[in-house]
Amino acid sequence: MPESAPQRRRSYRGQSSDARRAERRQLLLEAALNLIAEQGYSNATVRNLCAAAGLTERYFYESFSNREALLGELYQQQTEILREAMLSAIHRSNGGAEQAVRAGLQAFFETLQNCPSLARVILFEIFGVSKTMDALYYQAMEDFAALLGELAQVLGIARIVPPASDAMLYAGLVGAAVQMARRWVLNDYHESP
Amino acid sequence: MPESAPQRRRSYRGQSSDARRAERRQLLLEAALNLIAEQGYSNATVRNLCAAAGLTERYFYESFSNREALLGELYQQQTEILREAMLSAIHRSNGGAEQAVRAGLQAFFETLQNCPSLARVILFEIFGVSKTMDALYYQAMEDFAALLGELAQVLGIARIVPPASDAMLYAGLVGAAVQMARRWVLNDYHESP
DNA sequence: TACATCTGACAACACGGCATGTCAAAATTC
DNA sequence: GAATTTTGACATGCCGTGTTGTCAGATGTA
Repeated sequence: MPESAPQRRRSYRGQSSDARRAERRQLLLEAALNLIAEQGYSNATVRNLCAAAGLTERYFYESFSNREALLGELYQQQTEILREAMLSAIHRSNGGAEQAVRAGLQAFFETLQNCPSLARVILFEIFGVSKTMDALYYQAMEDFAALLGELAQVLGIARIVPPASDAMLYAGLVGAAVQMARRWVLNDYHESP
Repeated sequence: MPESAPQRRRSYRGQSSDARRAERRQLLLEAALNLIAEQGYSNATVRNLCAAAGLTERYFYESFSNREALLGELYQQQTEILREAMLSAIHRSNGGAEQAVRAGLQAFFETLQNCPSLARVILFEIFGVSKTMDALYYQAMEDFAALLGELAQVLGIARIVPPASDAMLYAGLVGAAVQMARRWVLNDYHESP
């Protein structure tokens, strides 16, 4: 019964074991963001990812159970950044409803412009990776649409149409914004909306 | 120099060589449409495609140089069907500008509803396959937006905003329609727009 | 110094895909 | 009937990927 594994964690380079793990994880996420943005998802293999992060393949499976898990985490991380930027801008705007919407949209486009890698991953590279990732994308679209709905309610924008089709309307608005953003990015950020 | 290949084409089952080739090609395209719609693009391997078409792999490369060529052709074929349906509906409508737009949109959604496979391929399965396919998709979006622009001009809808951002506006409209269509399909065609 | 853990480079394995090649049997023409 | 093309089933080569394993050496602790 050689089950005597003591498992004592040791500190290396002045950092605890957990800190090193977390650092490696973060390195992988950043490498994924840049690699996918520059070379597309198909080139973001486990080997390339680890090479870009300056790590070994073994460390990949230390932090993520598989390649999809990494991309999923990356996508949700980047989506959250965008959402936060928009929410923050909306809260900062202290005008009426129109001002709030304008502030949110401006934050949306500004973030995409300031973080081109974020834009590429969120707007382009996420598709067709797998059923799971696609589901994540459509969920994010729904979330943004729901956000829009809440916003409209809070701002007291009266709606005449029945609420059932409201969700469809908001989905359409989100789709419009996304498509315009895609066009904008593809045209090298000419002609801002 | 055994270059004496006579290359005489022979008729089989009452059909000429070219006719058989064309039929096999069509079989492959139809198989691809159904297979991709049902099992997704990733499952549409050359083997599965040929099996679904009831053909051998050798015949695949007789009609298409590779797998991507098949999908490209399929996408353009299906896009053309949708575009034709919309144009035809618009031409049939003999009312004003609003009536024309309504007719076009109705044809858009009706076609998607009547041809679920077309909808799946065009709206969902096309993404992330390759750079080439993505380019095809964005080109198609541009084409639809341009169509919208022409339509607006022909119908004499006066625009106040400068024409430079018109393209962006139309892109946004197309994006909205597409996103609404996606939502519609995902929700099993409830609540028509 | 002695020992345990951590690290990184790389090998090994299994799997699946694309693309091409082989070959006997069926169908057709002469 | 004989020759030849067409067909279909299958095999093969090659490559890339995900994932796990090996192992010597670096870096820490006692």
